[in-house]
Amino acid sequence: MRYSKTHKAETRTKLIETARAITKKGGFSSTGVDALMSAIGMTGGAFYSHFPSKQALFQAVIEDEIRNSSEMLAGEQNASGEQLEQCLRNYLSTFHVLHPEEGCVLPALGGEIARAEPEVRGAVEKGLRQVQKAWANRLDDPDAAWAVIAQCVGALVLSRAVETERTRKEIITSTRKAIQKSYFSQEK
Amino acid sequence: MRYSKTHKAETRTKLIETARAITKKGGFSSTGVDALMSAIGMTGGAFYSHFPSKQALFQAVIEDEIRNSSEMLAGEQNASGEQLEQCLRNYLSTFHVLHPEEGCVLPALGGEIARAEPEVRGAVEKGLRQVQKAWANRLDDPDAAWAVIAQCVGALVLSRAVETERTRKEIITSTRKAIQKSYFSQEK
DNA sequence: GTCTATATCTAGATAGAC
DNA sequence: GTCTATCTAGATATAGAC
Repeated sequence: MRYSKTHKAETRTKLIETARAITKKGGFSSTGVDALMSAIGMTGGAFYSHFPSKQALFQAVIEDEIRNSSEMLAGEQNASGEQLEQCLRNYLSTFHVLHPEEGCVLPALGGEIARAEPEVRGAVEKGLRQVQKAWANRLDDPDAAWAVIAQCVGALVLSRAVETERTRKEIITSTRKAIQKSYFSQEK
Repeated sequence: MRYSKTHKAETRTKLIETARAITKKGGFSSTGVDALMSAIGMTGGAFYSHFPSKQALFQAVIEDEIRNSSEMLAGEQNASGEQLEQCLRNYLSTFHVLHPEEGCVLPALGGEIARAEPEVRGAVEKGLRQVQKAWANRLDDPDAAWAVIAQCVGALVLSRAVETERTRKEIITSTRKAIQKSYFSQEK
């Protein structure tokens, strides 16, 4: 055979990996198949050996994103809550605001997920529930867990939606402080 | 003249008004000019008598959205904080989650705003600052004001990104409770 | 499995008639 | 100011050569 046994799987993986970054930065619907394929050094026609449609890629991208994020955010939490605080500092950072391609999928593609197929939202729901459950244990409060997740996602959306560097920073800094005050200071 | 003096202004207003609802529901970039014009009973060609480009419409839509929302959310706040609580109940409601076309522009088009021209984000920033300032007065805490705005926007994004009605409701209810507990219960 | 070439469709935008 | 017709460009997706 002209191509190795693992070649197809490798190409598929590389495509998804690259598409994750590109579409978080530029939007999914506004990015063409040709652009995605040429980013991995191939032409548009080859795409359909890997996915039956562009929409199928969207599902694969979101599932990969969610798997990745929820493992990172829900996994390996110790009882001290220190790792959760570190998580929040990373999430609510200027770097994250300025680099959607490396960051969480929800602030970047939340709008497109809302309009996607049920399977896509099912995957998102499953991942979110994992994170919420883990954080509920750390915070000892199921409501607070959802609220903190909402704050994180919302702060990123807001911070990216404003123009000046000053306001960008103000939003994430204030949100970080407010979470600290409400959930990490005196008690617990 | 074949058309009244106010005709053009009326058409423009109707176009923006309709585009606001349609694009919050279906996304801006994924909605065509023809669809927007036929929604007000006209054909695509007439669009360019009102806007030089589709992008110019986006700016007008966002500016209108922001003007509308920030007046509603920042204006007419009395000192008791009761109106703010009513605002939050409306924002964090199942109705709002299920009807993006009538709701806040940020959860719906936040991703597209992040990729838009600086003027668009400038308008968003100005409106957000108005709301933040008003809420900071009510809450007596500038950080808390940003945090509450972030929670509201984030909760809507999350709630619309999941599949089951149960989780949708859980997210907004938990967020509402957490805000109540952190900012409206004992003190103040 | 990937390429080139292409079919098909849709989108944004323009020209000229009314 | 709005219409129809059209240009142009870009998109998704397919066919056949290698």
